[in-house]
Amino acid sequence: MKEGPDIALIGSLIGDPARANMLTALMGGRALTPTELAGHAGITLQTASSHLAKLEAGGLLSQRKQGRHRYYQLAEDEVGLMLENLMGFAASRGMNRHRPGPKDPALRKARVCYNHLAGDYGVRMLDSLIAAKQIEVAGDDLALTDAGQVRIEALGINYSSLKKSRRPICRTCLDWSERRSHLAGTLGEALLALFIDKGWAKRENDSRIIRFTDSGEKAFSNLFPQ
Amino acid sequence: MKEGPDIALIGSLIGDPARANMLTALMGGRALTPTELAGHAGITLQTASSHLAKLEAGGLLSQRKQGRHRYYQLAEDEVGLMLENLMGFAASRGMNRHRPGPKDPALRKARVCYNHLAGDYGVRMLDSLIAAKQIEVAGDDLALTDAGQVRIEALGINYSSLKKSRRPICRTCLDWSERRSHLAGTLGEALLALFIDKGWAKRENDSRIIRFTDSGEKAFSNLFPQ
DNA sequence: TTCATACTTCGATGGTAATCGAAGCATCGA
DNA sequence: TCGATGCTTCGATTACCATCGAAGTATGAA
Repeated sequence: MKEGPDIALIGSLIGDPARANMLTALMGGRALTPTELAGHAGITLQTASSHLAKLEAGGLLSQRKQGRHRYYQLAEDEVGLMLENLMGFAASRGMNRHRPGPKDPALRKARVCYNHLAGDYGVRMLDSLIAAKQIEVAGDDLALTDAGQVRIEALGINYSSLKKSRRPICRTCLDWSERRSHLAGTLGEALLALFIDKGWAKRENDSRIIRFTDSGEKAFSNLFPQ
Repeated sequence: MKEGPDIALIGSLIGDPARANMLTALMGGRALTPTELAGHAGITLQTASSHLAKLEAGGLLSQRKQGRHRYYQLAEDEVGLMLENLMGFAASRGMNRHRPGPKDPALRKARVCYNHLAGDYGVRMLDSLIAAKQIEVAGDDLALTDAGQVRIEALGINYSSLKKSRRPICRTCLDWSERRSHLAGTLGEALLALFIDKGWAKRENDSRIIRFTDSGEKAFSNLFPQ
């Protein structure tokens, strides 16, 4: 009939509340089992199973079997970015699943976005890297400079292993709480992993919140001055 | 139940094929009447009316009465950007409403995206402005430099009238055919209007395609060298 | 006033899809 | 081999909503 991409397909996948809840849960970056996801969505296992099959067929989720468990996760970085973008739009319209509670400030400060750091801290980190000319901006694309390469190696991140992946190293990702960009891509993922590895930050249970320790706060401020 | 924005609401609005078709038609930037939109969606006027009420209630569309006509259009720039983003995602997954036809090349070359220029020409224009340091990039934000301000005034665009609007002057918008950014915002709108005003380009009937005249092609290449 | 056009509202219908109980299949531990 | 756990498939039910005919409202033209 008409030319162009079909947005109705994706819309209908996201449009069901149960599926939307599962996708939001998976924005935490962890791979989850159908039983866990059913809990998040408030539905039975059977229903969840049928939803997950649809999301997988639609290319939004991927699956891997491990023993008698089945782990679902967002199929690609792009899916997470697309969802984050939708969340940003929804948030700007005041479409919230409930009124902001006490958890909210912590969520705005630092949280996981699929697999990298988001919230105030995520935005500050990217700003600082750009200010230090360790990351360069060109349109929507980001590029690691030579100085940046030296810098992350010094932090203990192996540059060549980042490069191996087909995914981009640096990438912008719009933040729904800050309405600014933060750093995604394999580097964004590696940096968050580093913070947690060093004991600077910790993921809160069953939540997207990231809590920095006192020493972690200091280290972060030193590494990424404002 | 959970914290965060509700994407299911928006998803369900976009998820209905009739509504998706109407939204896609409105991405052409023109305000359209319920009768016209019903035609685009292949439904009766009554059904279209109910869909339009829902889209308006959801904040995606706005409406203005003019005599016995009612004109619907995308409520804000942000709606167009969000839809364009979804289209980009859908296109990358090969979710198309039909196989690419003969119209496609022209659509990829130059088309309207809500109210500004998209496609190959749109991307080239932004790249050229950045290369000439007339637009500056900072994260996802764009800023007009002093040189850029002089430049657009020379083209006959009144800078202060652009500034009056609450909408941003420059803004990136992801292109689903090029997978790169082009220029949105009031300046993007003003530039497209300029091209059409000078007779360099013309909108094709009932389509998002923009056809450049021979002299328009030359003028465009001179203004925005690669 | 009268008729025509543009659109909305109401009401009834039908189809689709979300939901869950029950049964079936696979994996693991003993 | 047996039972337990995790998950899928099947089938039946239910609820929602897109759809359209018919009637109602508003604007404009004659």
